Amino acid sequence: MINVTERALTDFEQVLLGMVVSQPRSGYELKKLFTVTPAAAYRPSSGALYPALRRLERRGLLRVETATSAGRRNRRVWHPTKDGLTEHLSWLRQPVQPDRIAHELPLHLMRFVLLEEAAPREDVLAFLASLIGGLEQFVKGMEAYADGTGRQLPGRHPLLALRHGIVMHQASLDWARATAAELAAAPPG
Amino acid sequence: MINVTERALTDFEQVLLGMVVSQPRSGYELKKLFTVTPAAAYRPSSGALYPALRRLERRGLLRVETATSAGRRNRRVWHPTKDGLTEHLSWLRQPVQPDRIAHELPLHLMRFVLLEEAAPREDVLAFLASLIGGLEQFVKGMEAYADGTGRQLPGRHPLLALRHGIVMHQASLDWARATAAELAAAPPG
DNA sequence: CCCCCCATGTAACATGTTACATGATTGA
DNA sequence: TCAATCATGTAACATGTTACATGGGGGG
Repeated sequence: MINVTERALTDFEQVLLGMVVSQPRSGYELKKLFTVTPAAAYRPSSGALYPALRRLERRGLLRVETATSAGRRNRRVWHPTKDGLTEHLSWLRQPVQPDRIAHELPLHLMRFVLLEEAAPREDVLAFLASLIGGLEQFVKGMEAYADGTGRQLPGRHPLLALRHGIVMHQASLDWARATAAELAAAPPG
Repeated sequence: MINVTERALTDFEQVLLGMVVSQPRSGYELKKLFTVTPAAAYRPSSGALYPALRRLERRGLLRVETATSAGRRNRRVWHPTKDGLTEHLSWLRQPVQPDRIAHELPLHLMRFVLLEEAAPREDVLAFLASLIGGLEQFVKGMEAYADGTGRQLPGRHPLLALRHGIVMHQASLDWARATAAELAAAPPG
């Protein structure tokens, strides 16, 4: 909608945009946000972060305000534009693609976190339902492959590795079901 | 050892090298290998694959033989050199780094598969022991964070997402323990 | 005849990492 | 004074994706 001729935003750009939507922040704050959690999956370098923010600005999804504060170097605080908010909400609402679930699971968890503040509970439950469906399909597909073609694989390790994928995603599925039940039952935040 | 001044091989290059060590193959065969498994995590493009093979050749880790076959376009079949084999074995034996485990788990599973043919059982068990130790540390660290700092996170979703990471890696840990026990007990392949 | 599979590769482009540059303030 | 933290950024370089080029063979 926003601009059809432009390429799609990268995952990293979508996450940055979401963090700014959740709260206006400077590049430095964003950088630290990735560092906080133990074993943060990705810590963007300056050379990745600052150009990405500029790209989002050039597309009209972010705007920047220079914040002066006594005795400090100026911070450049990024805010979402109306188009930025629209784009982010559209990304948050995209259904889970079952065939990409192994690759995108960390991203889906990021979406789950960002959904809490940006969208109503019904969107959160719709997301979890989509995630549950995708994981079910994925696990079933892996099990079918393991019981069929997988048994012809040479040696023992390939099948054992396949089982690893199954048990991990089964654990993810269990989590998603329990979480959906919990959120559906809990009083609204 | 092989050449200190060169950069370290990328993960992708290590995996390619390992696949060639396991059996000499052409670029096209390697490309298909990534496609076989359901929901293959990564499918390299030609533009990634062929240059990577050339880089490995330039480093003296691979050599190529042109295989002619009646009525077919010539295939270029890659073989490991002595240095290539050494490098691969060294990679296979590297211990698991607990702080990178979330990021590198799929790679470790790849190593587990490649270890079966390339190294004796004691190396496989050493690898699994290292993986188990890393996962234990990782899970404990995540749990400590969740019970400490994590409780101060705003909203419910961040903590729920943290729990997702914990249950997934706990499932991985369970798998590693069961697999180590199974392989230690089973007759040698 | 056309399309698909085999099989290898290049060119343009976007993005990422590493390392460096810059500059102010706080605390030992 | 020196180091660390705050804070933003660039330059060189390597790598990846997308799309295209090339060319032979088999099947409908």
